[in-house]
Amino acid sequence: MTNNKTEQFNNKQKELASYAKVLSHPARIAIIQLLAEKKEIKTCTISDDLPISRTTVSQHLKILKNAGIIQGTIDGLKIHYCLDMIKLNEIKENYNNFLTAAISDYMCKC
Amino acid sequence: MTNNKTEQFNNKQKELASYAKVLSHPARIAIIQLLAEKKEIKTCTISDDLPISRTTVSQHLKILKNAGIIQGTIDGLKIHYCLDMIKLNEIKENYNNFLTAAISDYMCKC
DNA sequence: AATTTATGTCGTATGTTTGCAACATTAAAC
DNA sequence: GTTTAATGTTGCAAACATACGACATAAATT
Repeated sequence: MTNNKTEQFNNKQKELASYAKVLSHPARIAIIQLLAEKKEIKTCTISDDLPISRTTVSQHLKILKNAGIIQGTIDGLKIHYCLDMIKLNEIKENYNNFLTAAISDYMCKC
Repeated sequence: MTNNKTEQFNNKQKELASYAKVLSHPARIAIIQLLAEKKEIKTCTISDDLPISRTTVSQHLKILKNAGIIQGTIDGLKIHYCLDMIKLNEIKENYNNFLTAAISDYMCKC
């Protein structure tokens, strides 16, 4: 684009937007749900369960990891991924606060 | 991209991802906060308050309107926008349910 | 030490988002 | 009826996201 204006918003707005961006692809929602169910899982198992290639899964995992939503530990050849419950809780609280603040019983004429 | 795989995820995953996409830009977060505060507002007033042009605001409003998050009523030359509290509440519930389901007290070795 | 297995990174193609100026439309004010 | 004001739409350019094959790496197995 001609000009990136994103940095001109406040930090809370940028933070909320960036978490939303992480959650804005169905594959990443699906990965979170899969990790919630299985608790611990490796990349190849994830791509077996999803309609996307191993490479693409790997990239989505990277995005989730950079956001601090998942963690991975190396176990020989395999890497076990799991959810970071503290981070997830923080995101939940942030969105709850934002949306609760926006919602009121005001009824406009729209 | 070579192939769009998005439609192969389930409807709930696609719905959550699409709401997140709407919230994934700081300008749209800011517009929601502004509408929450002022209750009712017109486009030119919004662009006065934000670091982006009127045209760009208009496009963000279109995205919010398509998502059902805001409503607008024509009042002569002016258009009054306001939040759809029912829709916002629905989004809040959806994210709360999704994140609550993902969060558990399980602690893996990661 | 060669092979297999699990994973990550790079390069590339394609699609989507963002931002805005220029133009279009329509109602109000003069 | 011409001008002004408020808004939306179109078209374009730059940036970013998505998807994956090909290659790289490194541990486990043979």
